[in-house]
Amino acid sequence: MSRTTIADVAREAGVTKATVSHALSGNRPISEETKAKVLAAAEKLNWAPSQSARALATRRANAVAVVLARDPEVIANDSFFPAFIAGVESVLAETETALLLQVVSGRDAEERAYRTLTHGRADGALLLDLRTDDWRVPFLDDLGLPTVLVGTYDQPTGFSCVRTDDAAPVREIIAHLRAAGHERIAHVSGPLAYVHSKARAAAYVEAIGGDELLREGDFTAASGRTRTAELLALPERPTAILYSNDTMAIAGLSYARSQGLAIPQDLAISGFDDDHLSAHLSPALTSVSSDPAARGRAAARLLRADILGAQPRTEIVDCNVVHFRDSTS
Amino acid sequence: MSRTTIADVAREAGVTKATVSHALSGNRPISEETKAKVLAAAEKLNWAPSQSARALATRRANAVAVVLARDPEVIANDSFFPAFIAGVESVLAETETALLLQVVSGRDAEERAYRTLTHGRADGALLLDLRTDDWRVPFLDDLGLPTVLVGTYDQPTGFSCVRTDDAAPVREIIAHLRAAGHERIAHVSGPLAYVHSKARAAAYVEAIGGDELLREGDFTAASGRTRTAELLALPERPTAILYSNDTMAIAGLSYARSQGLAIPQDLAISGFDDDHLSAHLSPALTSVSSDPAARGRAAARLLRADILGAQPRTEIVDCNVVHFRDSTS
DNA sequence: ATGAAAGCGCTAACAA
DNA sequence: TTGTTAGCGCTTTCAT
Repeated sequence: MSRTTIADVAREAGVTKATVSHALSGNRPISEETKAKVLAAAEKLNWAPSQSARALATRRANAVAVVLARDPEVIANDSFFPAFIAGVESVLAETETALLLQVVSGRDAEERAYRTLTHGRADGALLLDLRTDDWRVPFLDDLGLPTVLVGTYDQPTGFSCVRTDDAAPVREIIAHLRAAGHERIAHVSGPLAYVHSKARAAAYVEAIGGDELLREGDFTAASGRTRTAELLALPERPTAILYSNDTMAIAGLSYARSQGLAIPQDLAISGFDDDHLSAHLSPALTSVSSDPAARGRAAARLLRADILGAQPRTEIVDCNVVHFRDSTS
Repeated sequence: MSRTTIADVAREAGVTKATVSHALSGNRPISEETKAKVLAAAEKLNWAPSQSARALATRRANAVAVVLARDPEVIANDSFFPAFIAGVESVLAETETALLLQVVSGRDAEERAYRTLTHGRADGALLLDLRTDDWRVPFLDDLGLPTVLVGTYDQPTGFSCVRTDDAAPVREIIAHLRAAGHERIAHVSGPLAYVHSKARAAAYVEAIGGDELLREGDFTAASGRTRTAELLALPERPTAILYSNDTMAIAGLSYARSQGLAIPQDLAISGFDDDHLSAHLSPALTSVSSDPAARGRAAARLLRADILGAQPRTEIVDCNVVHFRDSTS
């Protein structure tokens, strides 16, 4: 690898290591002439600074981490994550910051992961899949690791936060369904331990005025099917179901059809997250897109600012758009 | 953060830094007694070795990288990637190796990314989305960065490789369709620059004996729709279409229906990669699952071995399974 | 505007 | 089995 070091470049350019360092970082005035010499030498020797040496000297890893504590199945089900990461990356790339990804299972593993990160691996972290009373929030606060919360967190924290309004699209869909004459509207939520699931469910309950037709799913197709079956077995079955993700919605749609119901005539269905396939189904699925890449970009920018010592801020990325498609009309 | 260093722990335990280091790494015999003292001191001071200092001293970053050169849209479309990463992680976690993710666009950016990685950021890389005559293969060879190729590469290289047999499932689907009486079977491929797309297309051409009904798509829904429209407009339209991913298959299915065709009676359709939604569509989509997590695990293991200096090996992970569902029967 | 030298926190010879 | 001593390759005071 990089067998050539800054010393080689310094020698080649006829200057000292300090000059080479500053010529590249711009941390102090350098004459155009020597700067050119240094750059030429670096180019000639094909040299680039060693990230690990730099990290040690500056006490900065130039890397941030995303720790994912999810079941493998849920990871594969998720259309949010890849696009989110792409957004994060696009911002990190500007400052040559690396993205560390860690998939862990179990609280112990997750704690260990954060501990290791803190010790010279990463300068900050992005926290996804927030839960109510999430232990990670105080834990990371304790560690002193700059962190950005992605998702609406319901308690005061000293962390920066990227929020979206999960309630608005729920209200919008319900209003739409009501206008179309629906009176028994059900909701299959995600795990209520997640703040975003909870926020959507709460918006539903408030709009409907009750939770009689609320069922808790877990974002998997299996739960979409089961909860739908329960709802359809009710004496007075719902005429519309609003799901908290597309996977459950499609599983539900599929089940309803198997029971002889026509979509949307007998049962209107809407999803959430707007999976890339949803617009192409028959009927096309009504869903809510949320521009995960934009949220990724916002989160990365906030984290960068935090690392540089800025005051924590909450940024609202309001990019939820309801796409009304055939499954609700 | 880690304001406490190995020196503090050494003092606390009444030994030297070297002893502390070895007590943790096990790199030389340590008496149980001192080892216990060291561990206790480390625990008490809540100390863990700094990864950046360690990286500098050992010339090993304890990290491997995945560089993704893809359009954002294709990333979001892809059901392979998240599961693959989860598999990679499960193996890396065993050795506390971090995963660096880099999403780049453009060859320049990708070259820069690899250069930076080589300079103390990562010990190795996983190469995805291989293309025929991929410039990255000789480039990485040049850089001397241990690399594992994920996907069937068609040229001899000095790199380890995780292969799958893309041809077998194609043959199996075609045989199945023929047995059901289909004679005009079409194929909508992915970009033929990708080795896996090409391998599938080649298997198709060989089984069919011609490429009259072969169309090149790009894995997006839009291309699935367009290519399908072309095929259905043919004087003698195909009675079955085999797509190289599920996104295109579903877009095609949707289009065919809009033209009044019944699936599978008028047109049989099969996909590839078995998106998590595919089994839940109506009709359920015939597709090929490929256990991305298993491939991720294999790739990570090979890379680890490479980094430790093992001979490059090619491992065949044969996990392609065709799921025949309603869309083909 | 540049040079000299002291670390950053760890590992790894080399000794004992 | 343990201690001593150099580095790893960079950044960053402090001088000049």
